[in-house]
Order: sequence, then structure tokens, then C-alpha cells
Amino acid sequence: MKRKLKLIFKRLYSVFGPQHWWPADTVFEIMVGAILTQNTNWSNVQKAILALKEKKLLSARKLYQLPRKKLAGLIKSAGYYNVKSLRLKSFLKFFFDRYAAKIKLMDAQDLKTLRAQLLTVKGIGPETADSMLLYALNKPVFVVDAYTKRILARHGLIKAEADYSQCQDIFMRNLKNDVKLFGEYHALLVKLGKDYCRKQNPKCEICPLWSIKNA
DNA sequence: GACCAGGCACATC
DNA sequence: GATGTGCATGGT
Repeated sequence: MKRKLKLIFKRLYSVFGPQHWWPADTVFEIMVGAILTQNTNWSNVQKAILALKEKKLLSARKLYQLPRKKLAGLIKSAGYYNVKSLRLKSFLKFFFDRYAAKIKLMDAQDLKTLRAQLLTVKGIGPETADSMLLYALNKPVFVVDAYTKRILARHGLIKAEADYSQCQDIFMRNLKNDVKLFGEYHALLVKLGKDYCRKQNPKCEICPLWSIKNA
């Protein structure tokens, strides 16, 4: 298992190189992006983020004050704009309240507690929480998404019905808990997924991992 | 035109 | 506890 996980990473990294995740200017932008990208193509998310930037609204305070309906209109391109505007609002309340109370933004806390707190926010599930922890707050947690599951399952590393934490454990128990490694690994899996492991028309036989499938 | 995308909450059985 | 459904735009 350990060997195979390392082999996969090595192969992906040598083929695709560093992915430079998460593309954003600020920690806050990463967190907003994590919510906007739920079940959504990143290019659609970028348009929404750009719209917020153009209006100079991409800050906790500005978004906190912005009426939900206006926010919904601005993030339309990211899809699910009604639910996502609600989710952003619930996250902003969490974020802004803490910030306002001068509790040093979720730092210095035990990682498990922090994750549990994020999960109490409506609209933040395991993947969104872990994306925030890893890419915005530099905590060593592995992010699992639909591609990760699909790829692990195809390589026989998990059962098809494995849940989020089972997938996550595979990585966290077998790799060094390193922020840079986890960030790059997840990004590479997404890259591989997009290019070779779509639901329809997967390109297994020309996938960079094809040759190590049974290694 | 169908299918999918860097999920999540909620209803129903 | 498992399984199904709504949410919605834009690219392939």
C-alpha cells in the first residue's frame, strides 16, 4: 500500500509537475473558493471570484454586509447560486464573528477541534472543510473528492463503496503527514481525474498510471 | 441535447 | 443507516 501510494505520486508528479494549488491571492479567497467549487467546474468558480474582486467585495467584512440576494447574483456563474450564497453567509457568520471577537482566526487550536467546528457550519462538509484546512490554513489533512475515490477504487486500493474517512485514512496512515505533499497529491489526482478518469469515456489505457495498475 | 463538474443538506423509507 | 433528490451554470 505504502509503496503503491508513493509510486502513484511519483508518477503523477513526473508526468504533470507541480500543480500550484490553491490558485488564490488570499487565505479568505481560498475559503470562498472552496465553497463555490462544490460539485462545480473550477472555470465557472473563477468567473464568480473575478466578479467579486471587480466589485472589491472579496473580504470577510464586505461579504458579511452584502445582502444575500446580491451575493447570489454575483456568484451566478458558479452555479447553485442560491444555496451557495446561503452557504457563504453561514460560513461568513462563523468566520467574521470569530475575527471580530479577535480570536486569532482558528489558528492555535487543536486540528480535530478546528475541523469539527468547520463541520458545524451549514454548507461545509468534509471535503470543503479539509480543503480549507489544507490549502488555506496549512494543516496536514488529506482532501478526498470524487476523483480520488474513483482512482483509488480502480487501482484496488479501496472498495467502491468506501466512505470519505476511509479514503482519507488510506493516505494519512501511509504517507508522511506533510502539507506540501498532501496539497500536491490531491491536486495531481484531480488533474489525472479531469484528463483521464471522467465518468464517461475514461481513457484508462493511455492513463499515466495504466502501467502501474497491477504493480 | 445529454452529460458532467474540485458537494452538501434534507426527505423518505 | 442507506438511498434518493434538489440545487444551476457553462464546457465538452
